Parts: sequence; structure tokens; C-alpha cells
Amino acid sequence: MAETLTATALTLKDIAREAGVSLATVDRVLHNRPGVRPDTVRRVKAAIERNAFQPHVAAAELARGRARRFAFVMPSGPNPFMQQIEAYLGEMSAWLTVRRLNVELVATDVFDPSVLAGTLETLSGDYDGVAVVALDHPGVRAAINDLVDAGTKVVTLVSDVPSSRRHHYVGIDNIAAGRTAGALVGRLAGQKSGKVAIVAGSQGLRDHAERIFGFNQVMASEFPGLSVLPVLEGRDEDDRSEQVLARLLGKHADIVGLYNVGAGTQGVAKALNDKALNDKALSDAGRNEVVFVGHDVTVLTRRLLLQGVMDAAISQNPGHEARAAVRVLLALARGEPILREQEKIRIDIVMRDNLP
Amino acid sequence: MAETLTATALTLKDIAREAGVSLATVDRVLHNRPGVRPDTVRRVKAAIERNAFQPHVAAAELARGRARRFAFVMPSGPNPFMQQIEAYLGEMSAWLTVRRLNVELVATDVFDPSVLAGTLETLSGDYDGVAVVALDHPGVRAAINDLVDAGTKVVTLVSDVPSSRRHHYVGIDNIAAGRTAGALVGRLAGQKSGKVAIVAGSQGLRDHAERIFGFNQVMASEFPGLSVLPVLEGRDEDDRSEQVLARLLGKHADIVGLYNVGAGTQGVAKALNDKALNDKALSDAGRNEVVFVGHDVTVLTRRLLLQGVMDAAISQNPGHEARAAVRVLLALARGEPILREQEKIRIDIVMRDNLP
DNA sequence: GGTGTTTTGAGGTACGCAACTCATTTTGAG
DNA sequence: CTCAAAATGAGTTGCGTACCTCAAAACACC
Repeated sequence: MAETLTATALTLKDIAREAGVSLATVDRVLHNRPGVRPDTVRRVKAAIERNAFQPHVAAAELARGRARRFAFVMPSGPNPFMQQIEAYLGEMSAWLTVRRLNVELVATDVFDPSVLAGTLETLSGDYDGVAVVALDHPGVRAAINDLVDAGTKVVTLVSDVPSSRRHHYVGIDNIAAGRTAGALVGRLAGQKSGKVAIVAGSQGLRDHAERIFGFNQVMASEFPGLSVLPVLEGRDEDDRSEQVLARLLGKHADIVGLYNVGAGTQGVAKALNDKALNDKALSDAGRNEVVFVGHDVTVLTRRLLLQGVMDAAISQNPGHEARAAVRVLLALARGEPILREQEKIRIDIVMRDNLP
Repeated sequence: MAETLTATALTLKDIAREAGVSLATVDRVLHNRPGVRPDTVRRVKAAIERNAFQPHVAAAELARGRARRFAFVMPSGPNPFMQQIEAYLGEMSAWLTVRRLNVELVATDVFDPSVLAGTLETLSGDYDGVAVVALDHPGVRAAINDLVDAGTKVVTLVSDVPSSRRHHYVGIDNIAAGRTAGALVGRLAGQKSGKVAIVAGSQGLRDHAERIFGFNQVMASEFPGLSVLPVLEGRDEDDRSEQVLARLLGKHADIVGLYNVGAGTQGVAKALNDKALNDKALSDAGRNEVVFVGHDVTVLTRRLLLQGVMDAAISQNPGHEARAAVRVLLALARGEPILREQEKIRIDIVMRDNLP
């Protein structure tokens, strides 16, 4: 009736006895210290394997004494999503303190490859781990690889550099996110046919490009009644996003769906509202006629969802990302296995009634 | 440019000096041992507060020596969702071992209040923490309170007993889940008007009742064109669910939406498919005409989503629930604060393109 | 066999706390 | 003021590991 899930824990002493060597030798093997014959190394490692030995985390942590230093390299501009990640890191403060972890925020211009690469280089050697919101660029890739070679654990955050040798990526699959947005716009638009607009920050950003790709994929294959208009670029700015969208809405009367890929949500909503007022075309339910899907749950998008202006937000949980990045860095630094399932960031569909 | 998020860690010795007492007295206060004057207790506690002192987790863990025992009281029947939770607990095995945690699974008939209460009573005293999938019933409530009084930490899992003194609930807000389901059925049904069917396990189950409540709330207030038919009870069994639904589908030709509140999904899908075949009414996109929203991502619902038979699944992440329950029990046992944001279980909307 | 080098063993110390003992001081009741 | 009880200080041990030193043993090479 009762089933136990845990093995009895061995200690280093047990491993030493098993392998027929002294504690000192096991210690040398465990920490890759020199002065052990290859044959002995093999014997010790065999004993460790055989017993699935894992060092007692608490004891190891206590013994090593010095704190670990992690750096979070984040965009310097005022990006609400990034600010949320930083806020959640702040909330972890007590958690970090009792584990003797030092987390430092490093603000930099992540959109300028050379600046970002330069920042990463200054970090080398000083940190046990680095989490970075990275731009995918050869210079950045090289800087990441240098960090890895120096022994620093590196995770990319939100935006990946798959071609680098970073140890882990904490973020969503942006193609799937775009597909999800497409499916939502298509399904929520109902039987209607018409045009669909896309507002992005820039098609040069990897994550935006991937989202657009996924979105178009779904629209093309599943919603033949809807035609996607050329992508508008709003540079993630409110004013510019509003302008370009307003112009487009003026030109096409039959726009039934809108996908806002990045930020600039305020501007997008404004353009949409102005149009609705002009048309005097708010439906009875108080909902805008144009299906509006965007990204991330912020103060603003939360309000838009509650008002019915926005129909759904594709979200990646910033708290989860912050904690996952720290946990992954810690596990990497300790040599512990990573709970992939736990650290995976999901694509959340957030509508009015399941607002977190 | 670089901002540090962590405080420098104090030790018990520092607190002792601050409070002007010896280590022994601090220890007595910290562990509620007798023999300390109230005034001294206050001084020590003040010093602890003032410095936001938290014992070094690793050192405390190492010193206490004995392992902690947690019990998970789970339904004995073959419930896919519960099996997933158990599977994820199994995956944590290494994580648990390293932290000297013993987790035991206790299978019992959670639907029989007296049996469940009896099982909980046998656990008293032997465990540091208990997670239980609880039925809300006076006998169960009393058993939970007894456990709490005995010093055991108790969390309710998936299904809550809010009137008990359990320390924490790990699960979703089922009313909000029902509302979300309602919004999805309504929106995905588009402009259509017609009837909506509900299949539940039993209206006597608290979680099912709450979901239905939320669902009806949204339907009534936002989708006046849709009328909800009386709830069918399928007892979470495939055969029975199929029968009752098939009968209903035969009687009403204008059913445009279906909400499956609990399990029995296989049967529900079968009834729906048979109807579609009869009507020869599959749409061009291969999608069933009836909007079908259910709960939980299992092997079955995953297939149904991919096939387009099912339109959305409301899901609570079983892996997250398993890990959150363990983490909460551990934090409670250690007297650490709980990261509420982290342990909160979200209502996930899962459609084909964001299947986890 | 002798030399120098490499490998191994033995042991210690420190980490911060829990849990305990025992001696000493303080306190309050009579 | 006395004496027992209560409160407090001082100290020890152990948890499992990291990291270090020093000496002994094993080995390679000529």
C-alpha cells in the first residue's frame, strides 16, 4: 500500500571502502584533481556509478564556504517584460541568501552585438554563472563560447543563441508561440473571412521572426479564408506602432484579426480603439470586432483583456523564467542533473478568465 | 550598472552577539525549547527580525541528520491524471534522495470519507508532512485537523478542504477553470446560437460542482445565444458517459458546444464522433461541428486535440503539482517561507499548437 | 640497487547548525 | 537572607563534504 520513492543515501566513506581506496583519493577523482592513476580513477568512478552516488547537497554546500556569483545580463531599456523578470529575481532574495548565492543584474544594450559581446567579456572569470538575454550574432556567439571555455555556466534567457555552446536555454519555442497565436486569431474570428494584420518590433529580431513564421504557417494551412497583410514594423514603440497600424486600418476595411508580435501594445490598442469608435462598431458584448492577440501579461495587457479589447495573450511566465534560470545555473554549477520538465517554459494562453 | 540582489548572510553567532546572549539561548528560542524568560525570548526574536536572519539551509539540513518522511495519499483507482502526478514524483527520486527526503505513496479510496479519514489517522505521528487528494467531508476535515494538531504539515492536492486547517492547497481555482471553459466554448462557437451540453462525473464532487458553476456563470452573462442543457452525470466512466451523451445528442440536433468536466473523455469523444459520422457533417477543415472543451492533457486528450476532435483542454500541470506539493511540504517543515507565486498552479489553456 | 617522480593514505580543519550536558548565575518565594 | 528553581553560559559532538598538508608507498628509469 505504501510505496517508497527514495533510495538510501551513501556517503563518500562508503564509496572509498567500495573502491578500496582512501577518502583522499575519492576526493581527488571527484574534483578532477591530478595525481591519480587512470586505473584507479576508473575503479573509483565505477564504484560511484554502481551505487548511483550523489554527494549530499547540504554538506557540499556547507563545506565549500564561498558564495556563488551569478550575473543576469538584461536589456537596459524600459521593457515591461524584462522588468517583471527583474522584479521576480528580487522576490527571490531571501531564497538566494540562505543558499549563499549572489545574483547581480547587469544592464546593457543587448541590441548592439558589439556592446553585448563586450559586456560578456568583462564578466569572464568573475562569475560562476551567467544568464543573458542574447541577440543571435556571431560576435555574441563567440563571447558566449569564451565564457563557457573559461568554466562559466551560461544560460540564454528569453532569446536563444542555438549555435553557441551555451549550456541551456530558458524560454519558449517562438515558432510554436506564433502558431498558437495564429490558431487563436483564426478560431476566434469564427466563420468570417477577411484580412489579418501583423505588427512586430522588427523582423530582424530572431524571436519576432520566428513567431511570424509560425503564425503564417497556421494561417496558410488552416484558415484559407483569411489573408495575411505584410508585416508592419513598430520597433516595439507605442507611437510608431499606432501610426503604422492606424494607416493600415484606414486602408483596409475588412481587417478581422490582428497579431501584435512584440511590445508597443499601448499604441496598437489605441489605433484599434480609434477605429472602433469611428466605425461605431463595438458589438453588443462590448467586444471589438477585430480579434486581437498579443504577447505577455503586463499591467496594460491585463486591462485590455479585462476590457475585452484584447482577446488573448500568449504568455511566458516571467516568474518561472527568473526562477528557472537561477535553478538551472545552480544545478549546472553544482553538477546536479537538471529537471528538464520543471525548467521548461510553457506557452501560456491567457484569456480574461484565466488571468494569473 | 551591476546591482546585487542578495544580502550578506549572518550566522547564529552574530544573532547571539546582537541580542547579548549565548548561542545556547538563541538555539532555545529558535527551537521553542523551554527555560527562557519571556523577556529574553523577545530580545532574541527582535534581533532575528531586525537582521532578517534565516538559518543557513545547508547547515541546518546537515545538522538535523534524520531524513524527513512525507506521505502522498492518492486515489487507488486508475485515474490518468493521478498517475501522471505519481509518475512525476517518481522522476524526482534523485532530487529527493540528495535532500534526504522519503516520499511514500499511500493509495486509498479517497471517495469514501470514512476510509479516507481512517487512512489519514494511521499516518499520524509517523510523518513530517502529508499531501492528500481530499474529499470535502466533515470526517475528512476532522482527520486533517488531527494531523495538523499532531505537528504534521498538511497540504491538500488537486481537491481542497478549505474549512480544514490544512497549511496549503496545491491546485487550481476550479470556478475560474469552469469560467475559462465557458469562455472558450462560447468564443469558439462563434456567432452560432444553439445548445450546450455538460458532462460531469458527479455534481457531488466539489471540483466538478465548482467548474460547472463557473461555466454557467460565463454562459449566462456573456453568451445569451447559447442555452445550457441539464448536466449529464457520467461518473467519470467511459461507457456511461458515452451512453448519456449519445442519447442527448440524439434528442437535440442543435447542440453546438460540449464541456466535459471530468474524466470519461474516451466515451465522450466516441459519442461525438458517432454523431458526426451520422450527420456526415465534418467541416472541410476536418473539424467537428460541436465545440468540445475538456480537462487535462493525457495521451488521449493529446490525440483528440491533434485530430481536431477536441478544441481545447483546460489543464493543470501535474508535474508542477507534484513538485509544488513536495516543495511546500519541505518549506513548511523547515519553517522557510513559501514562494506563493512559484507554487501557485495555473489554469492552462492547451490547444493543438501549444501542447506541452 | 638507487634515484627521482608519481601515486596514495592518513589525518586535520572548517563550514553553520542541532542537540545535548553540565556548571554557573540569577531570580523569586518563603 | 536562604534555598530551590529557573535561566543562562560555555562547551562538546556530529552531520558529509571540500580542501589542505605531510609522509609513506609504489613505480619508472637508468
